[in-house]
This record gives sequence, structure tokens and C-alpha cells, in this order.
Amino acid sequence: MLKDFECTEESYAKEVLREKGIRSTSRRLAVIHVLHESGRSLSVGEIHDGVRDILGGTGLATIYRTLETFESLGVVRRLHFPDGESGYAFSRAGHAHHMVCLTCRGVFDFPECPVESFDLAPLEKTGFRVEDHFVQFFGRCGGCGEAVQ
Amino acid sequence: MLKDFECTEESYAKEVLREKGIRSTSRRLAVIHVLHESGRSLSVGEIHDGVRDILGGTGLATIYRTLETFESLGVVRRLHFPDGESGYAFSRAGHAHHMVCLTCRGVFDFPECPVESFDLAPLEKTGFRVEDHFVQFFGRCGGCGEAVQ
DNA sequence: TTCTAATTGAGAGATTTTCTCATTTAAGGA
DNA sequence: TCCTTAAATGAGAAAATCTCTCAATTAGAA
Repeated sequence: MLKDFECTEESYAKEVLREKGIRSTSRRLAVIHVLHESGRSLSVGEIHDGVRDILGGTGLATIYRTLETFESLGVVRRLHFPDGESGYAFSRAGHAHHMVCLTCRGVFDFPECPVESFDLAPLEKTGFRVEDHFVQFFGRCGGCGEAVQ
Repeated sequence: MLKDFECTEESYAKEVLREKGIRSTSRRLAVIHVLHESGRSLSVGEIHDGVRDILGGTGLATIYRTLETFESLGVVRRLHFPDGESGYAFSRAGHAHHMVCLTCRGVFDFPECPVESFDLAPLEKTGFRVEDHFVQFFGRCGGCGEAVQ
């Protein structure tokens, strides 16, 4: 049972936790490990299984609590698929959007925000004040796109 | 118990259903009525309650089935909120994004697509082929924004 | 109006998410 | 290194959400 894994992403998560005064626990680091290692968007169940493979018995509630914590810190993002499913992905960048492969559920960073260059002024004339946005691209990644052809 | 309501949005939904050879039933039209009348994003439970107010006994399964049907037709959109909740909103436009008020959950159309003017070429050089996107703006509408000040 | 297949209601069943509380653990201080 | 203490966790119950089944109902064509 692997207990002493370590990598850049876990150091990053550790640092974010430390900054916020939140404890770095083995379960929290394992969630990051599983998410980043897969490079995909994972369901709660997949994350739970992955963490149990590394650490053994882990409560499902802990996975939910951990994902909530990391999402509020911007370290993990929840993605929504057109079929109604959703999944979680590791996300290092402060403000990033993602390209999600509909075949393998792989997640690729998309650091340039398309909304940034968009002129919101005409919209805000209607009285609506934009505070945030959610942008996600769907398609096929290199490997899966070839397979389709 | 109101049974003979009729409005532009219901005619529109009726037309879309007819085109696809899907029956126009009282439950389906009531879902559109409830959604459009509210002008907000509603949860499945709220839609269920609204339909029962109009038509009486209606199964929850019917609401789920109806929302699925309309979503696939583009008449209804599922929205996702930052707090993890989700809701459904009426959407007439073929390709539209939405501004969602975080206070009242009001939904406003945003017909100009910010992604349209975005150059996807550099991304597709990575091998990823973009097929679709999901864009949603969050903020405060005129009424709710004032209330905050 | 009649006929037929699509739609629906009701409730059981499955799945997902949250909650509770006794136990364990991280991390600062001695 | 060893204590101390509050934060974090596991286990499973409970709640909420979503899906399925099948007999009864209904839209729409003839």
C-alpha cells in the first residue's frame, strides 16, 4: 500500500492548503494524486476507488468533503457533460477553462479565456452585472479523434 | 384546474414537437408553461409542483422524461450553478447562452456567442477538435443588483 | 368515432449525496 | 520527540435524487 507518493501537483495542493490553514491529510493528497494521474475527469466513485487503492478504507463522505474543499480553493473543477453526467478534474491554473474529450473524458487546459476579450458592456446596459462565467469546450482529443476516422 | 392555457412559447414548443413527430401532451405543454412563466431556472421539484398546480396528479418520472425530451430538442436548457445545484430554463433561441442571476435565479438570453469570435485554430493545432461548448454567465440582474447596494 | 402506439402515474427500486458521532490524526508547542 | 487539541475521518444511517416497470390513459391518424 503506497503511502509516500509525492509529485509537483501534490506539493502545489499542499501549499494551497497550508496558505489557507487547512490540514494536508493523506486522503486529501491522495485525491489530488488520483485526479492528476488520470489526466481525465473522474466521477466521485472513480475517485473513491482510486483513493482506496492507495490508502485502503476511505469513507465516501470524505471524498465528497475533499472535493468540496478543493473546488472552493480552485484546485479541482467540476465539469458537466452534455449527457448530464459530471466529473471532477485537477486544475492548477487560477482561472482556466477546459477542453474535455467526449470519448475518453480527458481534460486539457485552455488557459486563454475567450470571455476575456469579449465586450460585456452592451450586456451590462441591460442592468445585469456579470460576476463570473463558466466555459467548457467539448470535442475529441488527438488520440480519440483519429480512432473515429 | 386550468387546462386551456396557450401562449407563444407553448405554440413554439408544440411546433417543435410536431416537426419531430413527438406528441403534444398536456404535461409537456405544462412544463413549458411553468418554465417560461417563471422566467427563472427551476429545479425538477419546482417544475413538478408547478405542473401539478395546473393539471393535478402528475408523476415525477414524467417531469424527468419531459425535460430530457425538451433538452434534446433545444427547447429547454439545463444550467449549472457554482454551488453545485442545477436547474432547467426555457430557451427559445437555437444557439444561445444565458446570464443567470445568482440571487433570483432569473435567466436572461445572451444571443451573441462569445466563443464565435474566438480563434480556435491554435487549440486545434494540439490535435483537439472542438465540437461544442458550454458557456454561462453568472451575476446579478437589475433588480437584485440594486437590492445589494 | 375508432384504433393503436406513445405517453403517463404510481410506487418500487437504484443511485447519489448528506449527516452524525465516536475515533483518528495533523501540526503547533513543550 | 512527545503532548495536546481541534480538525478530519469512517461507517453506516438517512435523505434526496433519479430511474424503472407495467397497467391505464391519451394523442393523433384513419
